[in-house]
Amino acid sequence: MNSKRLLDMSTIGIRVGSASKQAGMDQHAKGSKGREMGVAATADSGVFLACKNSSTTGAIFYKFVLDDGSSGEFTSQDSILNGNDLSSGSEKYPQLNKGGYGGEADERSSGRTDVLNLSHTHCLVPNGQEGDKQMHLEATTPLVTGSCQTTNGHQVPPEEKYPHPSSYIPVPRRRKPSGHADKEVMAATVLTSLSTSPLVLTQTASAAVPELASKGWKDVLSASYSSSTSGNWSWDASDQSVPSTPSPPLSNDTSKSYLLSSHGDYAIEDSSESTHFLFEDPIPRKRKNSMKVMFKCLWKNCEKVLSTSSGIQRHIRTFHLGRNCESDYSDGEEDFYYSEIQVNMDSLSEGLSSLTPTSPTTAGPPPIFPPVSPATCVPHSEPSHIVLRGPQGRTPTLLSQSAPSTLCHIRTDHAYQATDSGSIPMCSAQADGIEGIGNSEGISGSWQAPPDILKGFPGPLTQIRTVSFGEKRQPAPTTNTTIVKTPTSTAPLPKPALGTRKPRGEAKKCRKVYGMEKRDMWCTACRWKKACQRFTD
DNA sequence: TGTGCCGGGAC
DNA sequence: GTCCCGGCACA
Repeated sequence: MNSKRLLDMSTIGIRVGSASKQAGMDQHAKGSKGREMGVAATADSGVFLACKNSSTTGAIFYKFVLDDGSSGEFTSQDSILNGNDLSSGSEKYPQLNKGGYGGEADERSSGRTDVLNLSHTHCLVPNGQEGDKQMHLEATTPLVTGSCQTTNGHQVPPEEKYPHPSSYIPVPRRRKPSGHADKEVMAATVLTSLSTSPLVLTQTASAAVPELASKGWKDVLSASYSSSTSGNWSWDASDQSVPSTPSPPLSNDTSKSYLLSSHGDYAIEDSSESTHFLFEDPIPRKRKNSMKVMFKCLWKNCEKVLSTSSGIQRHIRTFHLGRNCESDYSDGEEDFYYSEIQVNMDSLSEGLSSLTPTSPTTAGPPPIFPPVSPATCVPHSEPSHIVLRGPQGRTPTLLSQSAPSTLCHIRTDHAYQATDSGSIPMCSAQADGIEGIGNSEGISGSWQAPPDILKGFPGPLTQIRTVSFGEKRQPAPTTNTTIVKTPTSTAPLPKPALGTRKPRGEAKKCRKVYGMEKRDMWCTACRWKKACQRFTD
């Protein structure tokens, strides 16, 4: 009972422990006006329940089927609420406010309909079956009551019938419930267990949530997120509170285990989705302390940067010393031809992510930044730099063939540079052979860092910008040819790069065109002292 | 010195 | 996100 959540659902079927029926029902029935949907309990076995709200009557209808096959249904207007004080639930049962269930939700919910005006149907069917994962019911849809046949023989009026699969709960019927009290207990218990079911939460969140209720649900769900140890949290990624403490995908959480064991393929699929979510976070988050030591080749006209010392040594041996790259023999000479540099991987990733259609922070192998062949645009003295070598350092990969166009194509996405078409050469020197960062030694990942970037330290490598051919750029420093291994600790931080600045455009800008007196006529960028968007070069 | 605009702060 | 401005580099 440590996690009580309001759930965004109008129809739910689930098994709950019979042991908790009575308690759950008490809580539900006595203290939950407007909160009928969320009573906590453990999910063991015993009853399936479907609950729906009626948009026409405002009543909540519950249908349940016991393990023994008996079934029944009731509404919030009769059986479930009869004889109960519905207005003081939270006072009577303060525990209902724990875990963001009662209090917080109640503050947002002015009434029952806030919580229950839901429209999507969810029906979990254990034993590997699933009636209908997500069925959508319009708010105006007549009440769904499943078979509509209660154990009391009460036939739901035809207008309330709805032959929806979600109401189908395949449990054998063998025993009748003792009465309304039992029903209420079961219903509350079911709702309780639902609040702890990650699967339900997942389905709830991923389904088409009615606007009225989604916000409240999200809030409550996110508030109680930390109390759950597993689950597939795939709803709105903008909810920043959710990913803060992501749960391990392979938790031993009992409810998860239950779901995994009882839902078969669906559970597996769900698990994979969870993994997908956790490891393919659509929103790349900043990593802390992400400085990475890179190794830069100091050979003249070669500014290759590799992520590993062995890689740079191999590079030097292979391309500069003319030795067999596969040979591990080293006399230490190559140590003089490279230096260590520190690279802010965050900024580098950000910069490069804008150059590639898919974010490098996504899951999968370490990011390999495709090289851009300088030969495709400008002559280059060392075409070998453009080859993305395989683990053996020899075989060019497909990336090396397809990357250049990609890299050049998306280079226009920067906000203030988007309109600056004149400064978007298809291959600038910055694209000079980025071959990979952060990859292991298995792949001889390397990237030819743009001189601007390397000169542009100490700052993070966010200066991956468009540079036009006509831009004045700092000539390659002759110190690069110095055969000196520069320790990182003693290497003086170079001044911010000169020439990284965007070249001043030839066209008149808003200031010149309109003058200071007509500043309101300037483009926004000019007003903000940004690169003019109106008069681009 | 005027201008363009980057980087960063305030909101 | 918008809005503003300090400060730098360039003409």
